[in-house]
Amino acid sequence: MNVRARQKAATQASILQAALEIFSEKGFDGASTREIAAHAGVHHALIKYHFTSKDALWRAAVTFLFQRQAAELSLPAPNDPAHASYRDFARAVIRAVVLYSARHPEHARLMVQESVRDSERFRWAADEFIVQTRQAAEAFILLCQREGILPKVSVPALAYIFVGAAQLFYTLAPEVRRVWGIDPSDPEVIEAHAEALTAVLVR
Amino acid sequence: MNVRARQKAATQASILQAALEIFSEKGFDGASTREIAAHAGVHHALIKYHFTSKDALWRAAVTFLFQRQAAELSLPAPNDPAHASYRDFARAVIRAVVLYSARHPEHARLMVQESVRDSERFRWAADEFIVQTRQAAEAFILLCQREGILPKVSVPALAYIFVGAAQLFYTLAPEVRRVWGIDPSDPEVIEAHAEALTAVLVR
DNA sequence: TGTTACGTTATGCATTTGCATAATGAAATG
DNA sequence: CATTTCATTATGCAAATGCATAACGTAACA
Repeated sequence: MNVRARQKAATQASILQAALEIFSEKGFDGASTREIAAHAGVHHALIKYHFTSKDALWRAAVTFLFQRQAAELSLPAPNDPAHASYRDFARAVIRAVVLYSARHPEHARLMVQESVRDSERFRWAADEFIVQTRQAAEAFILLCQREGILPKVSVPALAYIFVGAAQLFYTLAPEVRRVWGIDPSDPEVIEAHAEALTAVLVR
Repeated sequence: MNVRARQKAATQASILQAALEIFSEKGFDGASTREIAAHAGVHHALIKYHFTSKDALWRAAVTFLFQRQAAELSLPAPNDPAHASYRDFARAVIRAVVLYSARHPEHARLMVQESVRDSERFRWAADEFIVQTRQAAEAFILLCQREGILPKVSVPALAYIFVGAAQLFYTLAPEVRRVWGIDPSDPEVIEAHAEALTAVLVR
């Protein structure tokens, strides 16, 4: 790779990284491209050059989030010999989701900022990515219900119960720190949360 | 109350109502006072006149939310004769929290927008209001643990599991509608969610 | 080594923003 | 009925915003 190509990739990466941070903390309207550029340490005109527009940058950030999620959150198959039982499999899935939420809290933050209202941007993300997440969540819940691990109640409700219970602790990390005096980025705290969620969900 | 006082109260109420909606959907930075004024159907200069500044308007909105919550979410006492058992009491609390989250989704939306980062505004809200919520949540969880209703795991984790599981379904109502094809404002759907959460939490 | 390609920077512009100040007009008051 | 009070409106302003355009400088290449 060239010097120029390397530099170009580095610039794009730093812009994307800054975009994730600012968008996730302030939402699309609250974030300014100049603030993102300053945070990335580049000239603001480079955002237009590399990402065309603020809207396109936001979509690039969302695409990055879901691609990384797909890569990192490769859930093990239910019949994987690594699991002694479906119950163990369910525990592994819950733990994996909690660890992902803890590792990348900006994912849930950025999405929740946009999913509280029905914008064009939100609809694009929903159709492009969230629909797939629904499939996985639904399949997992149905399996757990069949095996008697989860109660046989509303599947959509269970889906948001699961996800909400897994991510709010990290989405609201500043609140957890200030009001409860504990740090949701501490590995031990994360383990305790995963254990708690497993105890609540797996019967 | 004379004509002027009545009109003044009506103006303030409509501004506050609009502020709740715009702040909860766009966050503090993303919301503009002119948009709030337009949404309330009043001249934008009235916001400064009645609420001094954008920041003060935000704090008035948050104050309103928590005061209304305190009024509407008056949790029944554990030893109230209306409850046959602590288990029934726990079910009543869970149902009440779910119904409140469904009735006023803007509360969680507005707070989550500000609680994802450690701003001065957030710290004020945390110290002024959220600390009290913590007390109630902690007491409720400890009671449930003593009675064998909830597993004896991390209390802060359980608190965010409970709240996250109760409110995400309504915070992300547009997502639920688009991706799952159901309406989180439908009373039957709300009942199903309350039932699901109760089934998951109460053992 | 001279030229080109292209990542980067400088600058401009119309619009939006929060806030300030002065003007207005009708209800309240005596 | 004259006057005052005060909720409301009109207008201004500096700063910030997204985006456009042109200049710049150096790595890449023939």
